[in-house]
Amino acid sequence: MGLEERRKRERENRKNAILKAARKLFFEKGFRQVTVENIARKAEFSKGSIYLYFNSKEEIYSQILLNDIDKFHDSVADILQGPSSASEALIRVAEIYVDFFLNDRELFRILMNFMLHNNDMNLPEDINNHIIKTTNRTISIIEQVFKYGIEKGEFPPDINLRMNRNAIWGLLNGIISLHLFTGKESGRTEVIHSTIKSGLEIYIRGMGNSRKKEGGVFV
Amino acid sequence: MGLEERRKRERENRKNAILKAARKLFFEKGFRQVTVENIARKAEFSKGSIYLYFNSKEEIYSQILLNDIDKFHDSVADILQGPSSASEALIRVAEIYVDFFLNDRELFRILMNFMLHNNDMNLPEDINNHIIKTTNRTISIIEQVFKYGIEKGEFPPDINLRMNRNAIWGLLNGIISLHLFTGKESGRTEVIHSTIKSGLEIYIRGMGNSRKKEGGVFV
DNA sequence: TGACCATCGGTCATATACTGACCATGGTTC
DNA sequence: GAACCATGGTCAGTATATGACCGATGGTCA
Repeated sequence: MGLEERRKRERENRKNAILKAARKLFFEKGFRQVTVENIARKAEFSKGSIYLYFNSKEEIYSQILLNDIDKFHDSVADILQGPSSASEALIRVAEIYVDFFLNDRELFRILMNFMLHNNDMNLPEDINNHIIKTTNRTISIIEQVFKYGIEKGEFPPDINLRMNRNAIWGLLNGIISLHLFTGKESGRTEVIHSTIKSGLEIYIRGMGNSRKKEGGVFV
Repeated sequence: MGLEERRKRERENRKNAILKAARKLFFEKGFRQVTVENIARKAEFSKGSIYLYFNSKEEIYSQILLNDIDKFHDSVADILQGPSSASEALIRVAEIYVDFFLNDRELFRILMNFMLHNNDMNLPEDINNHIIKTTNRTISIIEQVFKYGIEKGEFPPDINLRMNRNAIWGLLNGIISLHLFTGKESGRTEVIHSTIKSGLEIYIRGMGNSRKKEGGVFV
């Protein structure tokens, strides 16, 4: 209720307004295509004012990334709250994962790029660490689903968690990449969802058979 | 969406925040008991800032009065939208009138004071005019209810509009004054409402009889 | 009554926030 | 490779916000 408090609150509001405007522009056109002047106009500020709240264009971008990554992690983490079966949980995680990145292609590009080039990108140190940490946490969520499946007797008890989770992780990223590559014409969400669903069902069925065959993704 | 526009909008917001804070304080404690510093703190501004938006404490008060008077007028004016009978309309106007001023005693005091001393108060010219204009409009609404009653055959056709409307106007103000005078102990809204309702019913009944008696409020 | 004090409306020098013209640089065109 | 353009970032000028201060007013007490 104080005075200092009000100014702090208003500063926060302005920062958020800038982030919101910038986010929309970045995810519409990509980092390079958006100018600081664009952001300023959309947020109804002058260019100079932007630099009162952020030190650089990169910093704006970084903060958006951090927010989005956290939001993503939260929505995936929710899945583990009482799923009915491991198969369903796996499919649900996959759907959320894909949906999220179809709505935030830029973030997906960044993350893929990050995975491919790791430290080549000139992101600040803390952003780097945050991406790594969050990615690991997300991967571990997939791993937990596998653990849960084993405990329930749904998946074979001797599957290799690390390999399986990586396979699924790769599968999802691959499908999204493919989607981005092939573009809009094949881009309806339902198509992707059903692709993923069938893909995962086949994969899960494969796990059941693999003990006899000694092949596939098992150690 | 422009830049000028944003600043204008924010200025308006701040002005409103100050008015809102001031209104609450004024109607809780009265004009004299509230300091500009009080208003500033409640609105989360410094005292100096208040004077960026208003020229004086009086001006703040004036603007609140104008707003309230308009609001009051609007709510009374709504009554005339399709009432079922003139008697009901009259009671309804009375109830709204009383309710309004029980929630805004300070405004009532101002208006009564204004009616009693007229130009003695040091309110700015435009406020003076506005009060006169709005009061006249409100009184004319009561007059319209009487007209409506005559047209519907509900009231005698030869009643003196001016005298009747003034009588009702006085009745209402008198009841409110009495209430303010006697204070909280007799202050429940229902009591006042029923007082008004009975009073008006008696009054209306009186109108019907007056032709024979040649007395009362008729010419 | 008059000296003293407290309170409060209003002012103003200072501090903070905002703006857009300007600068430096890196890419593009001819 | 020179002339040009686009754009990230800077900074001097302007607008807005702050609170210590001033003068007037009214209450208190000797």
